[in-house]
Amino acid sequence: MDEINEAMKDRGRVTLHDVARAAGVSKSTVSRMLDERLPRSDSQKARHVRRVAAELGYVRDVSAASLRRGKTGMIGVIVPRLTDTVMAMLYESLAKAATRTGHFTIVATTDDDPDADRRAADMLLRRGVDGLILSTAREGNGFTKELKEREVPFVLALRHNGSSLASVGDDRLGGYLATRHLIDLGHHRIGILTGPEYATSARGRVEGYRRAMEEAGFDIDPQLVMSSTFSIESGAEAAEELLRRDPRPTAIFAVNDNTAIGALSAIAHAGLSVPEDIFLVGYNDIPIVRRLPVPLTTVRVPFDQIASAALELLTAEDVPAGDRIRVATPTLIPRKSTARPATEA
Amino acid sequence: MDEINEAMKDRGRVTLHDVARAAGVSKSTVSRMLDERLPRSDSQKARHVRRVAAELGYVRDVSAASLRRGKTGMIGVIVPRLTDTVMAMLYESLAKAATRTGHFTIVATTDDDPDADRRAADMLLRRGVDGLILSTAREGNGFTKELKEREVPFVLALRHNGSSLASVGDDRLGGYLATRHLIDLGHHRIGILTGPEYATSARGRVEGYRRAMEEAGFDIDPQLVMSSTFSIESGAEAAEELLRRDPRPTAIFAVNDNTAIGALSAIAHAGLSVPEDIFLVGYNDIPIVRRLPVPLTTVRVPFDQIASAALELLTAEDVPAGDRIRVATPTLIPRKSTARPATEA
DNA sequence: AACGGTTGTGGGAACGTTCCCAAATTGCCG
DNA sequence: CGGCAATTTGGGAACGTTCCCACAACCGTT
Repeated sequence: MDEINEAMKDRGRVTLHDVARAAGVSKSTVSRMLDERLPRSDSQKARHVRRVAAELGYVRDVSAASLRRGKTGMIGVIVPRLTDTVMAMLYESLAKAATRTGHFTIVATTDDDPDADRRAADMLLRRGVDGLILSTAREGNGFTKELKEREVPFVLALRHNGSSLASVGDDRLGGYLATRHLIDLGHHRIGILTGPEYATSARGRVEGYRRAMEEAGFDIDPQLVMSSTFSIESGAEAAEELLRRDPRPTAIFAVNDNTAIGALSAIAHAGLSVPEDIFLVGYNDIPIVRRLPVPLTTVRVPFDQIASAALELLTAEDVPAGDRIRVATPTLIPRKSTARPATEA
Repeated sequence: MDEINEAMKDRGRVTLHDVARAAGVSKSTVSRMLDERLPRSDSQKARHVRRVAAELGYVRDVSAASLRRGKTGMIGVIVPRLTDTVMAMLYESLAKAATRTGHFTIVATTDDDPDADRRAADMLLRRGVDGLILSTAREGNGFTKELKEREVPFVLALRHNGSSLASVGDDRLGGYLATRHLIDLGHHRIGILTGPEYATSARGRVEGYRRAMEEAGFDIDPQLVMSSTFSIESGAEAAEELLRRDPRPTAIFAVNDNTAIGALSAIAHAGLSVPEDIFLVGYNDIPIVRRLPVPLTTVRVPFDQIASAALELLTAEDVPAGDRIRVATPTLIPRKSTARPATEA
């Protein structure tokens, strides 16, 4: 009777102590047997303890463990927004990669407000994250410096700032591949929607464009280089401008799929069509673009790989100076938006 | 010397105890003064303690607080994927709403694997969430029943199962509005891409469609009712089928924007165009659809409102029987995909 | 001035873990 | 088979908070 009440009153909460009693060992021993960080012992007793724990349905109380260990196993991710599919892809990859190392990611968004970076970081830090992965970092607003001073471990993802740990795609190569693809198809009047100046990713892609153009011996008409943000709106506006050039570009490289979708809209409004009148290339290969009425040629970025590398850097003891920026290789995915129109039979 | 070392060795961790000492009160008092759940006192002492805490840069250790309080203030959200913009919008709204009530959301994805529901819930529960918000629940796989048995507080979002707490949009109304809009524009041969059978949201929209058609006195041609999933692919396939009907529908209502985008692709492949040959309506108003070459008419869902209601339900002490399903009202957003082509001047 | 009633305070025991330490057990070698 | 090292074990003190409880201080009323 008493034992039943004893067992009932905690209503489902099985603690280390319960497991210890049931298994006939001390709670220290149970704690050790179930410690996932220690090399897993296969001794008689270890197996027994694990079985008892499983039978009782024991689950470690993370709050208690975190309190004692001084770490939570949580990693904070800061992105501008999740409704940007690129960021959603990055986050999903990070979440997956974190699971593999026994971590868990939590996310905060900043909505492009530069001050929100600090607020988001504070919020995540208050929640006890062991480190941060940032995809918002603008250069030169002192945010990363501040983090360094506070000794918060962090890694940049998809962009870098020259000094912090970072896991990025090879944007220069990607930009080169995209542009080279257009050049190989016979274009030389190639417009570019550059994306925002503050993002190293966008700048790298533009550099790739320049390199490809120079390599092919084409002058770059400054009128064909249109700055933009990463948004659809901005892509539409910038492309509209581009289409007013005379002569008009015969191809456009947008450094982001969203921008490309905006460009698509502007092209349609101008009464032109892709690929008949103009070729178009995007960047990132978000799921939607392969399913547009005219599937979009784009550059695929290995988000899984970038995520894994970011986590490795974050959890590594110390990183050799030469290995502070991990670079993953992108791939060109040719689709109909850069396909020579079939000649009618 | 000793005091300095004393202060240094904890390296930046300011505890309640430190604040108490600095303010000359007990840690119990400090704890009370800083307890955000209690009515905020404006006494002399309370202000003093708060100032001292702020000066010292005290931040509560959530692990310790959670351990003692028995709750973490975290709410788990389960969605199929964040790369589906609808889910990203829902999650962002939930995160925002949670912040307002001092909560914090963490998310897990299931990738449409029905078993992943359980795994995701377990993962979140192990992390100590106080409750769950589910957007994946298929009817009749016992998952919600299981949660109820385990006495886990949870609320469904965007779909319902008839018995659990739920916060949804008025899908029937939305479906009705979309269809009625097409009818008012003179259509009566209206095809529908129904979305998956297991989602009550999709079914509600189809019911709205039926009601509008019946109300207008039109027979529903079963050949024009095409089932699909919520994916772009599936929308393309289903729409392709729909376009083979004879006579062809003059308008299509896709119960999801992604499906509509797929339909757009199929329509283009068939050599037809929107809105000249066929009108098209989507659902959800994800950001991209207003910026497509032909902006898409769609039904806007008040995600913020749905999120707030979901959180209210989750945190409410007990919910009166009549209030277990909160329903938010959607709005039709007419755009060019259902605009009568301008007659040439 | 004495009294019940409110309000505010500090001491200290939890919460469930981890981890230090000392003690006990095992294994190994001569 | 004794003795020393290596391994395994359990006791118990943290980790930083909350919250119960007992007590003090203050209020307005009789």
